Amino acid sequence: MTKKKSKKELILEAGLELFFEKGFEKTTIDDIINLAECGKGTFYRYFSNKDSLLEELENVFVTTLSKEIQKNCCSTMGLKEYLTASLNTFLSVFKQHQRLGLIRFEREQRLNLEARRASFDKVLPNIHALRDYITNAIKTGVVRQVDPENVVGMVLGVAHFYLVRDFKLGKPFSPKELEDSVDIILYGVAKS
Amino acid sequence: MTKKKSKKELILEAGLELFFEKGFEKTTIDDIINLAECGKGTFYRYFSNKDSLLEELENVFVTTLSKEIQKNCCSTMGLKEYLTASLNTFLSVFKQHQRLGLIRFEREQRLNLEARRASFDKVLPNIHALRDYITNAIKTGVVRQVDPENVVGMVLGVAHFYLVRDFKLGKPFSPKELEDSVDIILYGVAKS
Amino acid sequence: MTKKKSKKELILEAGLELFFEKGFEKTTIDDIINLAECGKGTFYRYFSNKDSLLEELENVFVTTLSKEIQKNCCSTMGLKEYLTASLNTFLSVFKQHQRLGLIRFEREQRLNLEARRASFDKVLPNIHALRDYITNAIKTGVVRQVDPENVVGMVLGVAHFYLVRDFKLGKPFSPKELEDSVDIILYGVAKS
Amino acid sequence: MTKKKSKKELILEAGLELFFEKGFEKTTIDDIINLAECGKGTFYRYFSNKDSLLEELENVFVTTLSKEIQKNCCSTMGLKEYLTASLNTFLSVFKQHQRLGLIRFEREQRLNLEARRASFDKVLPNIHALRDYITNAIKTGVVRQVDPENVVGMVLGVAHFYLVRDFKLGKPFSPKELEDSVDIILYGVAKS
DNA sequence: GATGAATGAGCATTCATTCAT
DNA sequence: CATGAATGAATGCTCATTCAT
Repeated sequence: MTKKKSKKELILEAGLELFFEKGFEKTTIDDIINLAECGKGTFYRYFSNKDSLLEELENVFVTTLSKEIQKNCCSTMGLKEYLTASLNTFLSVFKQHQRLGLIRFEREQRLNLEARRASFDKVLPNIHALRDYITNAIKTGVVRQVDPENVVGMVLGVAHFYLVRDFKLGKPFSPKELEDSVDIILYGVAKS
Repeated sequence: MTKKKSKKELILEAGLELFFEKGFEKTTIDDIINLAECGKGTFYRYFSNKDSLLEELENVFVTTLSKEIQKNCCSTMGLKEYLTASLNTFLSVFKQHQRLGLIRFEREQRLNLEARRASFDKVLPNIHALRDYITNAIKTGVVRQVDPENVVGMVLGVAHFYLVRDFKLGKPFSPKELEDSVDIILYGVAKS
Repeated sequence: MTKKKSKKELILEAGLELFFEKGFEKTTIDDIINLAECGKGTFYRYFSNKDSLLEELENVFVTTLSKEIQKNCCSTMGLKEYLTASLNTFLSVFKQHQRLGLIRFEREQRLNLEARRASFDKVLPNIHALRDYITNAIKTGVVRQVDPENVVGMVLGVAHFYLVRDFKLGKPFSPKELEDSVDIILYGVAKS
Repeated sequence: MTKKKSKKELILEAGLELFFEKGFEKTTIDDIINLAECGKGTFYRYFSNKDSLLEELENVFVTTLSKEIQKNCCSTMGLKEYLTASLNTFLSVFKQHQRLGLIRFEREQRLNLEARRASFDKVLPNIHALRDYITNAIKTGVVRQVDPENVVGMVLGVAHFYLVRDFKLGKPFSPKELEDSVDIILYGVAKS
């Protein structure tokens, strides 16, 4: 029993597809309604303008990321386990919603300076969970005295690198690589 | 003796300023010639179109990055020294040319899938230098058996994180933070 | 026992209100059904299109004017009395239906040249009554040899002036002013 | 040596023609540029939008009216002479610029209540000259004790009537009619 | 070299109208 | 009777680009 998709859903899907494929600016309303197979009026029934379609798409993304972090990264996990879970979650959600993640980034670039900074706040809560874990791990002596933000930066940076590499060079990250990355964060690269 | 700037220079400067401030798409030729205080015809004397102005701006950036890497990161340096130099160079060039760095990224998003991938190649040589160094360091036993690409990713990721944080939250990276980051990459976060 | 207004009445009222407030062209069907609190289909049940709603509103106005002229301006009245009654009736009906009167005018402007001229005929009968009275008054020697049309023009002109002044400057006409106007039409402004 | 009309002049002429012929709302930018034989960009080079074209057309009208009143109606004229001159000027300027006069009126109807009232001020100065003359004529005993505004209203009213009649019924006013109208204003219609 | 008037393809958005429920 | 989702033709406006001076 496949429920017939609503016009709004079709438009959301078409927007995601096209913004990703052609970029936000280069995507026209005509492109969208052609792909969604609906009239132009229908688009404006559900979205007040092109920007608001993007906004709705973005919200889906941020919400998903938030949920997954809460589901996968539990503060009672061990250090290695937690780092792996964090990295995994970031990577899988971004990968799964790869388009949205990248569209988000692009959108920020389109905004003016002021607005760009403001928009950063949406993702911050997801980062805080990781920082809090590390801070606590330092207190309990599991992690040595380092700046927690530094660690957060490293995890995010690694995630970002893998995603870009996957996207640009078509070379996806392997579980082995993830494991190795966590290993490096934990024990460093220097031969003891 | 202040040399009077040529019209072309004025246009390049105006383009950099405006692409950064308003984004490439939202910047009009009129915006540019108003800021550069020249006629519309003059713009088209020096640049065949808006894209080619951006391209010229980009080339300046890539060239600078390349030169700086060659100048600062010498393969005879020690591991810690080399990692620090790499990170430093990435950060300082991006920071110095922050606008261009970010405009570059945006531009890629504007391109279609195909073109986006192609454009990645321009930065690659700069990354290869770092990878080659690590590969060699593994051979000489200074670095333990890890995937060199993993290390490259970590360095780039860290650089990226600091730049975004600086840009978005206005919190610049300190020398201490750089040192700590290298320290983590070398020895990890885990309490031995 | 307040009769619940029918949907059609609600739409007519909303149309009058909005055409006057925003102008015919700027009023949308959505505006109307929102104010009338009914569905879009309901509008089209009672009116075949936006124009026909205006037409129906107009008819109410012309009918009212006609009735009032017949009621108030009797051909057996004396000259002064008749002129006063005519002026009064024009002013009160237009004032009472001020919105419709003004909407009428606007609508004519919207029509093309051809249609505009045709629409004039609707009001003509009301003017004719006055002209006939004057013509007759000349015959009976009450009025001196003047062009009756000239007199009609003067009465209409005065009415028009007061209405516009009231509408634009918020300065309504007083009974004294009406009396004075009739006095001038009867005896002129020159000091005898 | 016929000077070639500038594009802007062509657009102004086309606008006047079309606003009059089809009404402001029904006239499209495409209509205008087709008639003016220029590109759409050219329209927007000279006028920021459709409204501003109308505004410019209006200004020409008000300016002309002002100039003509000053030229033709001198406060040293006798009463009959002045009234005739006033009426003549109103009628000839409106007739000459008939389209603009009527477009002005229409425009006001398009505006919302607030704006409509404000726009009235533009014509007022032209009316004041007449009022001042009458006020003075009462002081000098040439005109009997009447409300000057009443007289102004009558003159404007008569002018309005003749214009509408000309426009709607294609029956233009004759010099004889003008003379008669002034005669009525001076001496009234009643048989003494 | 330098200029800016002229251009028109392209786009977002509006809104009267239809029709299935 | 009543509704409102769906429609798409129509329109105002933008802006990169050309070219005559």
